[in-house]
Amino acid sequence: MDAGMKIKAAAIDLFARDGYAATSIRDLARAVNMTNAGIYHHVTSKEALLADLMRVGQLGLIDATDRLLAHRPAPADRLAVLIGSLTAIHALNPMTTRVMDGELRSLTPGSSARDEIIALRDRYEDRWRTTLAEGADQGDFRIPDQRLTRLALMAMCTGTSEWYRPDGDASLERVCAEFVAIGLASVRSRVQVSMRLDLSLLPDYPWEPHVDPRVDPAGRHPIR
Amino acid sequence: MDAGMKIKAAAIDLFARDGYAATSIRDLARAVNMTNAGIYHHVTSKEALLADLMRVGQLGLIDATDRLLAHRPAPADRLAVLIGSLTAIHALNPMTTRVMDGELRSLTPGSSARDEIIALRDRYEDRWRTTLAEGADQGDFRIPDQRLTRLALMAMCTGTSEWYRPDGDASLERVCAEFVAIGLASVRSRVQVSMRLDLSLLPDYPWEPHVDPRVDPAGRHPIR
DNA sequence: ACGCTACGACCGAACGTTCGGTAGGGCGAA
DNA sequence: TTCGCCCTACCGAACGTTCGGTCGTAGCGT
Repeated sequence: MDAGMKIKAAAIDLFARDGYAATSIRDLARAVNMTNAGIYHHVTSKEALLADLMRVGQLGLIDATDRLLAHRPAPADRLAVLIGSLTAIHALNPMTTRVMDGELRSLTPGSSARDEIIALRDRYEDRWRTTLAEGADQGDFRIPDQRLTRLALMAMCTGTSEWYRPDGDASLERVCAEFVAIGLASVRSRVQVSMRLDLSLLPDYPWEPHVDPRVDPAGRHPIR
Repeated sequence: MDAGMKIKAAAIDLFARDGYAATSIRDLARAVNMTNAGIYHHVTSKEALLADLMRVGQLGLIDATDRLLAHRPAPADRLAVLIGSLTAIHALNPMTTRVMDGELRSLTPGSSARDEIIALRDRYEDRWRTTLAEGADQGDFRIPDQRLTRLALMAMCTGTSEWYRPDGDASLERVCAEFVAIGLASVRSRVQVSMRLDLSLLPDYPWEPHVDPRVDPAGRHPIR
């Protein structure tokens, strides 16, 4: 693996566990066997590194979502895809998604990088907004408050990155199916949906550590 | 208000917005019109201040939950109370709950303070564990995976602190009722429940800023 | 009413350490 | 010889924390 990617992999790991502010360039350097100065050959600044990770992360999420939504006109179908894919992405990429979801505040307010990431986040959430609105307009959903429903369902999906374990008692397919059922119930969907999620269409974050998060040789692991 | 409480109020505000690691003692001092040295007359250390806030927060959550659960033997009733109260507490105390939910990693690993907070968190979650288990044992619930269900429902409730606004389009009562319905549906409860939540039994965090979080005179506000 | 003492509250200045970032050089491969 | 890569050495600033000292005020014996 080239050095730039090794740095990104270590950065995602440290940012997700300890937080961006609590991670120093020297911590990052130690994790990839370099000195702090060596890092700056591959990275323009600490904040640019974070912004890069978040930008690629959001773009991957948007692209994958659009691929999965293609040729699915029915709102119930679309909502099922949104719930299932967001859940699966958070389950399979817990480190990347924790940084994406939780470190927006670490980008300096007013900077172009922050504005860009916020715009990407809003672009993604538009898929949810329009899907819920179309489902309500066409009479497929009955939703008292669309904002409430959207944020509650998204919180349920994104929370997955905090507790899902690949060798836990529930398979990813069952988690996604369960969440889709909950989501369709909470919008009082007339239609029922059986979802087949093509995992190969999900984004691939090359820096995401594909190991059991519970087994951490350094003894540093997420709380739960 | 006495100085110690003013410091705690400013600390909750800053920790919730910027994160513990990104908040300096000097930031905190500026917020209460003191010098950094003056803070240490009221506080033994930055980390002890965080631990104090989290301990009182967790104790208040546990006490309020036990008060609300008293004399409610039926699992469906108990689950409704757990969902409604956790949601309401997060909606009404967004700053305190964000710190409680998100800053555990800022307590140094192995310290007695961290172990204490983790024990309190586990004590609270036991109310959920036993409720789901009893509901399943008595045949009131049908739950394929209790851990999954518990963590998903708790994520939905705690997520409320990230988006709820007191003057939004949905009243707190409706949010809670909606979440209770979702929760009962996701455990396939045989019984239906109409919940009346006594808000006066919820914990009172004296440092929680009781202002509209969207209107921030300093221009610094949560992302959403 | 007075002076003396005690104490809580707070400040200015400094401690040692760590922060993000930079300058310049060494070294191996092409 | 050049270039990519990474090093040692270092910078100014900010960090959490401590220390000595200064206020204002409450209590109290006289």
